[in-house]
Amino acid sequence: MIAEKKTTKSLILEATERLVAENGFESVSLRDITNDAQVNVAAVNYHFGSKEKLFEAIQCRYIDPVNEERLKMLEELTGEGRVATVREILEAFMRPFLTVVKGSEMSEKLFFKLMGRCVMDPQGGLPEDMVPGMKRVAETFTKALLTAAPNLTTELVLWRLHFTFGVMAQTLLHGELLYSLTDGACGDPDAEDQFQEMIGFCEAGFLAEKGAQK
Amino acid sequence: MIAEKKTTKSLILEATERLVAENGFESVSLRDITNDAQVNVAAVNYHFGSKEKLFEAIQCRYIDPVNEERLKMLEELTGEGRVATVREILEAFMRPFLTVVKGSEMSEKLFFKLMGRCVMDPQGGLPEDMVPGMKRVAETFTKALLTAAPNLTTELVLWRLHFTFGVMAQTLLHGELLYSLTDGACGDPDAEDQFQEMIGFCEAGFLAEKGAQK
DNA sequence: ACATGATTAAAGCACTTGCTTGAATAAATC
DNA sequence: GATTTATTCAAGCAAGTGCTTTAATCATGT
Repeated sequence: MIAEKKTTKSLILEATERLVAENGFESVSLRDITNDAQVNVAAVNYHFGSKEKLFEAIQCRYIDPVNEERLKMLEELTGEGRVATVREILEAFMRPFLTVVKGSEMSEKLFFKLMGRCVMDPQGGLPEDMVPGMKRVAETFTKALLTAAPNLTTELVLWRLHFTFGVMAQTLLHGELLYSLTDGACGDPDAEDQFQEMIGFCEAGFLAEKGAQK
Repeated sequence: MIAEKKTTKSLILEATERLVAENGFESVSLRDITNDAQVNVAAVNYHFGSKEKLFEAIQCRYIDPVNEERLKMLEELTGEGRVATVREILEAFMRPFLTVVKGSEMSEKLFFKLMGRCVMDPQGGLPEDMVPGMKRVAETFTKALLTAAPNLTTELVLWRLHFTFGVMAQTLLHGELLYSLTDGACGDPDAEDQFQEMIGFCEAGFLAEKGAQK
């Protein structure tokens, strides 16, 4: 569990998560946060040091667990000489979003949006102390994918992982946009369905030949 | 050609494009713009009415031509009963970014970032008068893709188009991030190569069976 | 040369920004 | 109960925000 008691600090974190998920990092002010959390303005600087550090805390709070879960799932797939499929590896890459949100108190919709913000608008780049973790994930998954699809080159895997990131971020952030843009014609699949579609799409992309001429 | 004379109005537009591409809509202030453009603050409100309308102008300035070019390319592919492949349709969807940037004075890198911003952080949603155009593109391409891949359902095509958007936005916006995160291991392919990889990835995703179980 | 409308410029307005201050309060330690 | 220590509060500061106002400048046609 991540949030238990309604301390001032946790009130600030929760309000920030809500506001950032809905409006993005750049549009949320200290007053927005402290009003929403029913807390004094000075409390943010007292507990977090600065607005920027508060935002870094927000970014680490769920992404770190997601990355841990990713590595754990991957280890279970590939440890002790086991061989994993591309699909299984992609699942290890994406499913942690679903499992971590279950352990939090946030609604799925809000959590996904917040994660999308972290991936797409990381306030002034990724927080410095998240970079090693992200690199580790990228490297470990790249290696696993290269083993699972030995016909691919490292560069190709990196690019396709990058594309996969895009699919994920878009789905996390803008699930609603598609709904409104198509007047609901896209249906209203639940998170697990969307998740399977995402994986299916990216799996096929990964298994394609280079350049994939028709 | 889009920009010819160094009028105050065009200076403002160019400075705004540069700053927004680099920093995102939310972080750019009127003073940032007018300092960079070497014009008076009041000029923005005189020529555009408000900051918001300036941003709308920025968003329309290249996306409208991109959407026109998309429809034109698609029409050439599917007009008069011709039958197009999924790959050709996806190319009609994406290549306009490459052709429109060639006709502008902006560098590729800046243009792609700006387009990424427009897609990912559209300042307070899409400008109202762009929505019909976007809907038209979505509908036309959905229809074409359904014809090219008759085994897919409308919902599936919409979702996969959505995923394709994500791949595109991520590549436009964060090409550099991948480079730095992998210490250059992703190589440094030119725009056309990246473009072919993007299309290959999305084509394979589109051609996958629903859910794409291994 | 003059008048007309379009454009630019300097100053400022009301408001918001992140952050700090110094006093008041609550909690913990002795 | 007294004394630290941790936390909360109201107030305010300097800088920045979008935008307006009023006067000056420019280009134009007569």
